[in-house]
This record gives sequence, C-alpha cells and structure tokens, in this order.
Amino acid sequence: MATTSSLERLRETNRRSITTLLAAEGPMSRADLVRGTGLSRTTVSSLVGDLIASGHVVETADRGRPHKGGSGRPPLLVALSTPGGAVAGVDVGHGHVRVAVADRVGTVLAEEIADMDVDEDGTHALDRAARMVREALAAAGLEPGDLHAVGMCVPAPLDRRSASIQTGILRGWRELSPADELRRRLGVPVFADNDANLGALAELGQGAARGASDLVYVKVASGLGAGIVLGGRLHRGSTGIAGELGHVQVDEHGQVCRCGNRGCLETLVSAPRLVALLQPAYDVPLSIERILALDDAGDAGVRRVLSDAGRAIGRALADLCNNLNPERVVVGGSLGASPSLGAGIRAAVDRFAQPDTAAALTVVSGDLGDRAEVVGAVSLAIARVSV
Amino acid sequence: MATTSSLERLRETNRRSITTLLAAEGPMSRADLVRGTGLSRTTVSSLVGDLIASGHVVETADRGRPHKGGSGRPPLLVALSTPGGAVAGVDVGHGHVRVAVADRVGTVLAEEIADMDVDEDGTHALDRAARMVREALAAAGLEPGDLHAVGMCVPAPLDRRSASIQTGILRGWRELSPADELRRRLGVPVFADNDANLGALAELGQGAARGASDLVYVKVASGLGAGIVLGGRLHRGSTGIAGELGHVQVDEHGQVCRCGNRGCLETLVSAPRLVALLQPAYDVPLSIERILALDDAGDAGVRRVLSDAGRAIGRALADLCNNLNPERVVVGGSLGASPSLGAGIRAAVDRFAQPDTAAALTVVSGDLGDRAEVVGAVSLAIARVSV
DNA sequence: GTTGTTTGTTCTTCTTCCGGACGAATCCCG
DNA sequence: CGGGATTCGTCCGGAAGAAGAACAAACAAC
Repeated sequence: MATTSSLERLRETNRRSITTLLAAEGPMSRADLVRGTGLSRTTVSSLVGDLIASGHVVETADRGRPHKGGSGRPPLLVALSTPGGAVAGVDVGHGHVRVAVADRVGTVLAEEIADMDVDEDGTHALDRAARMVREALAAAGLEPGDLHAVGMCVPAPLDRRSASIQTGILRGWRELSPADELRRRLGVPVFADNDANLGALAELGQGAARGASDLVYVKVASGLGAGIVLGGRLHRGSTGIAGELGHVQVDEHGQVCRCGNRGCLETLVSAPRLVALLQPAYDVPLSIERILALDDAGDAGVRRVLSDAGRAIGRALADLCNNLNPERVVVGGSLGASPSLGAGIRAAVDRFAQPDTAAALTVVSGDLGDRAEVVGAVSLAIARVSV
Repeated sequence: MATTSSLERLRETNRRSITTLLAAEGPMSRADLVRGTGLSRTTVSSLVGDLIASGHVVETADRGRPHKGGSGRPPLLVALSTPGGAVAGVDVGHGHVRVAVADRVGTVLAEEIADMDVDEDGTHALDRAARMVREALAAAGLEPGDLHAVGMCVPAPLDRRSASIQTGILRGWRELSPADELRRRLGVPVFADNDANLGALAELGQGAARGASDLVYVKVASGLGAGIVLGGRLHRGSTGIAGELGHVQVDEHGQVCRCGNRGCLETLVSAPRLVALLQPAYDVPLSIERILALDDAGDAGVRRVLSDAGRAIGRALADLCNNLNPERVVVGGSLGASPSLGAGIRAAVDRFAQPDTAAALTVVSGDLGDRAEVVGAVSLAIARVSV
C-alpha cells in the first residue's frame, strides 16, 4: 500500500520523533534530543541536519547550559522553525462563530467572534466563517495565500465516512459536508470534527488535562456533548458519533429532544434551558455571563439550578466513568467555569460511580474556557497539514 | 529507553508483522506474505529464513495454489510452528473453576471444569485451580515442565498496579493477588485479568466479534460485567477497573449491592437473581440450563423474565453505546445464549440509544458460550509469553 | 596554561531493505 | 510431447540508514 520503503519510513519516523519532541518541550540541544529519543548522536545530528536543510528546524541564536554540572561545551539549541504561513481554526457553535488564525506552531495571531444563529442556515454561517477567516488573516498581517489549512468544529456529530451531518440536530445543515463547503470557499484543506472532540483535544494538549491519557471532556453550552480520550487518543467510535452524553435518556416521559428521542439529558441541561429556567425569577435579562457572575456572588437560585444541572450531568457521567474508568473529567463549554456546576458534577459522580472509580478520578474545570474548541481546531489543522 | 538499535527494531517489527499475519490467517506462502505486508519478496524471504532458523516458523509439507489462475509454480506454505510446551487458561467464576491446557498456538488440548463456591475462600480455590492445571496437563500427555505460562480470569475488577482485588465483590479474596498466588503454586508466570475482559478478547479473536474494532462484550452470569474493546485493543481504564456495567445504578432506592452502592443493575440482573425470581413459579429446581431450555421451549414466564432482564441491560448499554458508538455488542456468559435476553437487549438499545448509534450497531450472542473466558485466558497467556 | 567535561561532526562499518536477474515448478496450448 | 506463460522463491549488487570510533570545539575549574 505505502510505496515508500521501510527504510525511508524508518527515517521518517525518527524525523517525526524529533519534531514532536521539539514541539512538546520547546527548543533543546541535539544532546537533549539524543537523550529524549534514544537515538545515537550521529543519527540525531544527521536528522537535525536534514530538518534544518528542509527548513523545518532552525538553530537558535542563544546557547543552552550543559547537561550535567556547569562544565562542558555549551550546546547549540535547535527549535522548530515557524514555517511560513498560517492555519486557522473555526469554531461554529449554535449561537456564534469564532475564528482564530495561528502560526504553524499554534500561536494564535488573531481571533474573531461573531454572534449569529447558526442552526437555520448552514450556507450563510459558512459564508460568514470564510469571511471571518480572511479578516483575521488580514488582521494578523498575512496574505490569503499564507493560509495552509483549516480545522473546524461543528456542534453536531459528524459521520466518519461522509463527513456530513446526519442527525437532525442542526436543522439547516442536513446532508451538508461542512468541511467540503468551507474548503470550496477558502481553497485550502479543511478538517472538521465535533466540538466536544476538539475541546477535549485542546484541554489535553494545552489545558487542564495535560498529561492525562484517559479523559472525558464534557462540554456544557448550547448543547451537551462529550469528547472522550482513551489511551491518549480521541475515541470517535465506529461511525464517528461517539460522545453523545447529552442524548442519554434521563426521563422516559420527558420532553422531546431535537435528536428525535425524548427525555435526553440535553433537554434538561443546556445553557439556553438553564437561562429559560432562571429568567422568570429575575428582573434583568439573563445571559450566561450574568449567570456565572451571580453564581460567583452566591445567588441562591442560580447556585441551586447550576448545582442541580451538575448533578444531572454527574449522574450520567458516573455511569460512563464506571465503564471507562478515566483519570480525569474536564468540564468545559460556556458554563464549564461555574463552581456550582462543577461541585454538582463532582457530588453526583461520587454518589453514583463505584467508590474505586470515583477515587481514581479528578473533576476539574477546563483551562481554556470558551476558547477550547477553536484552540482544538487550530491543533487539528496543524496536526493534519503535511509536514 | 530501548537499548536496541533502530535498525534491529525495524527488523523486529517486520518479523512481527509476518508472525501476526501467520497467526491471523493461518499457513500461507511467502508470496502471500509479500502481498499482506507490503514488504519486498527479498525481505520476506530473508525474514522467513530467519524465522525458520530460529524455529518460530516451519515450511509445511503440502503446497498451495498459485495466486491468480491455476498457472505458475505452486507456493511453499509456511506456518507458525507449534513451539514446544503448552500454556494454560484458568477461568475462576463465582461458582466454578474451568481450566484449559493448550499448545502455544491456542489449540486446546484438555479442559476441566469443577463446580465450587469460589467466593468464600480464595486460597482454597487457587489450590484447586493449580491441581486442575496439573491434571489437565497430564490428560494432554504433557509434563509439568512443559507449561510456559498461565492466563487467568477472576470475576472481579483487578487493580492495575497492585494486580490485587480491591473491591469487596469477592469476600474471600480481599487484598489477594491471584496471579502471584497461582504463580507460587505453579512456578510459571501467571497473568490475570477480569473475566469480561478476557471474554471480550476471546470473542474478538475467535468468536462473534472477529474483525470488529470497537466492541462491547457483556457478560451475563453470576455477575454482570463488560469488556470494552476500542480500536482493537482492550480498554482497561486508568486503574484497570473499566467495564463495570453491572454497577451502574438503575434504582436509587434499590437493594444494597455487594459493591457497597445500592440499586446497581447487577442487583436486578444476574443469573442467581433470575433463578431466584423464577423459582417460586416452578415445581422443579431451576438451573441455568433448565431456564435456557424453557426459554427455547417458549415458556411464557421465563421469556418474560429474561426479556425484562435484557431490557434492563439494554437500557444501561444504550447509554454506553451513545458514548462509545461501538460496532458490535456481544452477549456472553452463561445466559448469553438466551434469545429472549438478546431480543430484550436489542429492543432496549434501539429504544434508548440514538437512532444513528443503534443503526451502526449489531447485537449478537457470543460464539464461545461458557468457554469464552477460558479461551481468552489462553490467548492472554500466549500473548504475554515471550516469543 | 592544563585538565576535564560536554557537545557536535566526520569517517567507517554494519545492518536492513529493495530491485533485477535467474532457476524452479506448474499449467496451457499447440 | 515440447515450448511459452505464469507464479514462486532465491541470489547478487546496490542504496539508505543507523551506530561506533575518533576528533575538533567550547567552556569551567584548577
């Protein structure tokens, strides 16, 4: 299948292990790379030489310190060169589009947000997203031609094969392949995934789950979804629709859900639902931000509602954790930062999961907040763009 | 970390890809290996030469047919040689111990079963198991010294680090490391895992889940557990206690479970529980076998109870499948063959899982029945014994 | 200045793989 | 019955990669 020879593949593998090490740990000397990869000095030297020649790596101006003690020749540091060009991440939510343009090591150069109703008209949302990518590129002082790839997330499961949205969750998007559509508009490769998956990837790589290998990322926002990382890799399921925590049925006689079932967890717990639940008791129009502020201020009603919501999530999550025994749960999404919500989740997990499972588990809020998805989208673009 | 050189590792990898291909597809020609591995004729020839020299592979007496058409030189077939010696699998259940002795390609040579109450006294059960292994070895015409390794399963989660049983599920086994205990008795390496995990491994390799990569194996027997295979690999969780499907809480006010929680699925659905539920309505003492026969015969009470049990399992399974999106569910354990149980599971999964998830999923009974665990234990022993 | 340590490169050797050429074994066809 | 045609397996030469030995470079400590 692969036309390249095994030896070429071996060298390719070794090159990759150097670049990934550099990506993970930042600039380091060849000697450090020797220690990190287990390859010989000679081989590392030769590989780094290749990488410098091909422009993927540069020798930095400053020197480091020798490995042991202060004695010895100071090493020359090498670092991943910021390859020319940029990538973009696009986060399409139910109520917003967020775009980030980053260089090819993941440093975000420009970011844009727009509120809009995405559900009804996929075409319009994609037009808008494409325009925002171009604007963000310009804001970062880049040309349209600098863009190499785009990662995007959509707030719905994506069928693995057709890469299109199958379920009825997004009304205006049925049978649409968001990646193809955006590629047509921008003229570069576009890679799409589900929002919770990319949030998980972001928290795993740069957020609250750094270093974890079995992780459940729960996104509490307009919808409720989970991104599941097992063994350090995203689990997408056989047809790519894993992580539908929000469509676990919690009330057989509950409200009909947009997914077609009834009584889904998402019908009880989601940002709009909680706003609607709280609004009657308050004189001012509530927003997520205001609710979070009230939570911090100790407002009893808000605390109660968020804590109940957390317990409902935790109840479903406990079952999942009994089955998966993850080491960490990261709560993200617009409501992920709420302490009451987190406490509710923690309480329900402790209550309903097996004691050993609960003991092996930490529940934390995401570090990246609303930006998790777009950061994950950037990571996806970087991971997929050819090296 | 690895002291071997990259080149040696490369050759090792290629050797492995040949042996795994031979293990998966049986005897085949070098030309087939070329097509299967993508390596060159020369390389395959050389690797096979090495493997023959080292005794891992033999040239069979009979020849095969050429690849295309009938023309061409008939190939020489090579096959994994049956290395000297044997391995054993030990299945410790709540009410039985089953032992199998197999050659080192997994062909079972002798098997023994004994009914016993395992829970109360782990030491006694292990004594008995060791004796049965020796007897089975003798029955297969082998010497005690021929035994290379043992795989075993225990009906409880095993802590990954201490390899001991932490939870209170097995009263007489607390803090015991079954693998160490059995190793002391038999003098060979013993590898232990949970029963559902090994059942999953068996059905994956040689049973109803062959070729699947995302699989949930549900074991319905004295207890209720799940073995979860994702991406072709067993998922054990961060501390090794994944798959506790039986301890999902289904009734907040339910019976207290031996795990310490209350209302666990296992308190409603397990073989002893179902027997107890049915017994009052029948004059003869019921056993699992009799219940299965009544099910086949169309007995209304049995069908109703098994179907209800299936639906209860399916309800919990649907939540798990929403989150994992597996391609197959295999129902095993002593009750796994019941059509009513299977139909109940299928119905509840269809009812409670998301439509797309349910559509991507097939629910089948295990091929291996009661023997799944012991077959999996043999596989574990073979996989872990040094090649 | 001398010694010791760490770093990085060059040169050589060894391993591994691949492509082409060649013999082997069988079938097909005249 | 004999000559292609075809597939299988091996031998040979060559290319690519990695490791080890030797050596130059750069600094600290004495």
